[in-house]
Amino acid sequence: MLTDERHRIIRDRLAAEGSVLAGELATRFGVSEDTVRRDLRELAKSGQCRRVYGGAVAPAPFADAPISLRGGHAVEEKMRLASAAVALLSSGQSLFIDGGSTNAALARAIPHDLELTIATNSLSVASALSDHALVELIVLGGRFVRDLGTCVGADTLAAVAQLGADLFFLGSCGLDATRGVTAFDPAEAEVKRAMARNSAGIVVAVTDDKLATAAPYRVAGAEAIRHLVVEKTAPAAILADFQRQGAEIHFA
Amino acid sequence: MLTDERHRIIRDRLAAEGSVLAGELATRFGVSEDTVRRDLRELAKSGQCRRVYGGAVAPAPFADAPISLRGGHAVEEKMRLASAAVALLSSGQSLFIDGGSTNAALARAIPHDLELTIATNSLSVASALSDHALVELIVLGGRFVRDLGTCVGADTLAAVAQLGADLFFLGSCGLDATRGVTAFDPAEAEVKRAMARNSAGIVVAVTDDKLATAAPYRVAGAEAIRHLVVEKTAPAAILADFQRQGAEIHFA
DNA sequence: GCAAAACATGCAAGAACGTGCACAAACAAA
DNA sequence: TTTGTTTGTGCACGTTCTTGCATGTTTTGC
Repeated sequence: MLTDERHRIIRDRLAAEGSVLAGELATRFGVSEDTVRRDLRELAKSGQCRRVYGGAVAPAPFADAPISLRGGHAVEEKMRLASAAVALLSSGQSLFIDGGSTNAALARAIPHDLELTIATNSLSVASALSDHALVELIVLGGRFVRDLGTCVGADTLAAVAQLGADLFFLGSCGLDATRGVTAFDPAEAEVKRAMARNSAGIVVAVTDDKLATAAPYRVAGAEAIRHLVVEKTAPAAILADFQRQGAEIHFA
Repeated sequence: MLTDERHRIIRDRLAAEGSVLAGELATRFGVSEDTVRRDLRELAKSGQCRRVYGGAVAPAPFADAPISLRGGHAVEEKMRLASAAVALLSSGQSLFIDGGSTNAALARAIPHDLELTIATNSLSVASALSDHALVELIVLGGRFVRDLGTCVGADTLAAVAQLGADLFFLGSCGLDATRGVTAFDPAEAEVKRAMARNSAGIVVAVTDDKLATAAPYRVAGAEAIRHLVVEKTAPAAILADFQRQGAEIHFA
């Protein structure tokens, strides 16, 4: 059996079942477990699987995967959030849209008959907008970070600095009434801050699981949020805190 | 047994089963393994299979699902060109890749185990590379032109100016031995020129229908082409013109 | 904290490989 | 026919790659 053939079968099984066991593959292929471990190590090195004790699992999906769903099963919620957020748009506006699966859903939900100028550092957002004939699309380039699906770094910041927008759709990692909007990555947070600085208003759309949580890097205070789009199941107490600080609440 | 007949059988078996073993073919044909290896080497050189330890497998682009190719009808030809062009790559290189469907096919054909630095202004190329874990991807942002699928303009030019590359995979609109490489859009041509200026070598891969044609805007002279990847059916007379000007010809 | 399983690493045997060379057959020119 | 050339093939050589095993380490479950 060819090494390449083993790799192919492992990939197939990962795609189909999400995980593989080293021992099981060894007997199936008729080779030693050492060989299987070498295979898995190699696949993991090129990002085609993630190594775990006892075998391997499918890699974390990102960017423009089948339906670019990072959160997995929260897809429907995100699409509902996106539909609600789209109601804030009208022709002639200019927007910043950064990364995250909610923003990817938003981009797909934008009607084709709106005339907008949109700047984004997210590949999946840009791809989703590439067939919107009336959208003037500006890609904010830079070093592409695979885990985020966005571009960050000095080049990205410089590009943002040259632009201004009416609304900034901020993909949020954590959202807390006292700590505000927070992100997991420092470079990502820096880009978000730059976009926030150059925008007249900030829109944050989050699923319930991100409410009242915080990540290490601060992006903007809660008082900077103009529109907050949440699920209908969001706790009223938390929403009240944001409302007190000037946010307008929209239910999906 | 005729050499050509062996090649045909190998191709058939590759199409049917996806892989072949050198030893097995040797006994089946009644020839030495050396001869089989020579056959496989030859087929691999023309992109009809991919050589692996122990035998060969069907070429990469055909193995996985071909999804969003805009090119329409010449898809297979472009995939073959891409397979042949990939042979020019080796780990550690840095590349410019611009737009066009051939380059999109190329990006998809790049093996996952190559460690490359790639800068591109094409959305589809960037998307195709977003799951290559070992590729350092730099997105060249700017105003997105829907018809081209690429970013152009001052911002793009500025981003290109900061970079250098070993090879530039130039998506060509027209290719002529006297007029060189030409493009339909002036802004696009300007970006291509900038990439050409900052690259040590230029690679052009074109289908037959673009050979000996020219578009309005000049990108680079024929003498600037280091590698020219063409179909096997390309007219020898035209190729000779390019070869005389220093281009190395590669057949898909 | 302990035993078992899973793991990474080094190593050696063998398989597969590329290359150069010799030989034979096919072919073209003299 | 004879001679020279080309092409395809097999063999010998040294090289590279894969693989299983032995070793010691890390992780897991109890």
